[in-house]
Amino acid sequence: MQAKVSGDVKASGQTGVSGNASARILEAARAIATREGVGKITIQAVAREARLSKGGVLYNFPTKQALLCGLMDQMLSEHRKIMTRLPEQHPVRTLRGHLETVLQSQDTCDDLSMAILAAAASDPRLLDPLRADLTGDLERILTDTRDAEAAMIVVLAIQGLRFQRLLDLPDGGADVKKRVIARLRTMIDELE
Amino acid sequence: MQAKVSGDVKASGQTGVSGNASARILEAARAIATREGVGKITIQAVAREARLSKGGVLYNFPTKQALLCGLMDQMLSEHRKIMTRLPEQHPVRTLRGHLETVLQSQDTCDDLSMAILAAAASDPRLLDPLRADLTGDLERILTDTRDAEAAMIVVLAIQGLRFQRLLDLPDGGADVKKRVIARLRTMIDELE
DNA sequence: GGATTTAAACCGACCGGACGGTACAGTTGT
DNA sequence: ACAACTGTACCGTCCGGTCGGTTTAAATCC
Repeated sequence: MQAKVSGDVKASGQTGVSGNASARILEAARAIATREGVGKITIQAVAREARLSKGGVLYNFPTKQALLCGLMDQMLSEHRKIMTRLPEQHPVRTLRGHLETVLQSQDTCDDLSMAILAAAASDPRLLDPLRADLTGDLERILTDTRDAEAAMIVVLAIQGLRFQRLLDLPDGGADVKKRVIARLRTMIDELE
Repeated sequence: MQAKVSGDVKASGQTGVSGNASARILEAARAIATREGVGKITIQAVAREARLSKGGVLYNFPTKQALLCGLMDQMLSEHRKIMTRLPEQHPVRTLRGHLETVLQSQDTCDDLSMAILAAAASDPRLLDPLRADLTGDLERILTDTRDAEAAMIVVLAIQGLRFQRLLDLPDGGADVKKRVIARLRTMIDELE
């Protein structure tokens, strides 16, 4: 009698399988979070935004935690999808993938990073899948290069870029930003 | 009949004036946020944590928004205090100040940055004072140096460091982190 | 091939509880 | 005594979650 999304914290990656309702619900949640703050994500509000009833939302995500978990899943799978789309043999491709992920999310203004805030606000343990992913990526990055400190600084700058965008913090203007991104790219290329 | 903290969004910087109750309340809020997530900051929970009654909390902060605003105020004033404590004539002292602020917050584990998350979760507009401060700092930093891109990357890395610490994301280990911080310091020094 | 069954998808009234906030009666320091 | 402060009972609202019912469409039966 229960539906396609497990709702468990250790759910697997596939969220958009049915293509319609779940995806629309998650999109609605992100829209609300971006517009009014992650604290305003309520089941009723999400239902209204997705043109669904409260029951409809709870059918697809049996609990609110399941919904937030789905949000995190969606973000991580989107992240992985962008990563695998890159040229396979690039030396520090993991690092470049992170940068592209952030840039794409800032181009489309479709802010998946909002999931991080929502998760952190409701239950820090929801960040565990993200931590696991990031640990693996970081390990790969730090062994891919000999200048681990420079690589780490690039990683940190990329994360800073993500949160700066997410919280709408000042970025020094469009031209500076553009040149910073270019510089980050050359820094990545120089890392071997 | 109303008390010492205005609770208005544009409240001034001084939060710890009475030295006891307000500060203890804010500390309690931060403790809860760090332990259970910013979503768990409720007036009752804060009162319990601060060994106070709910009325006592609401006496010091007439609304919850005032409390969150106080949290943000405390963070910003702490930030400014650290900044002014630095050697006045350092060329890029604003940048160095930002780094030291983050490092201090990570040493004392007394995580003022939690205020950012709490504010973003409840009402994005609460971040406005932070945005104002940051805009000024950024302007100063970018005019202090000729290599604006490098300076910006350092700023981003510092912000990344803050959120990495805040969300307990992987940091590559203590030794890497230590070397990264050293490298950031030399990068700042080389900025003129 | 029309009637019946089954199950997925969804609806919306409802419940218990927690939340933010108010009112007011203490209590304490001076 | 008086102001500063604290404790607590309480109110209206909203939230997460349950549950019985409705729709839709495919499967099954005869």
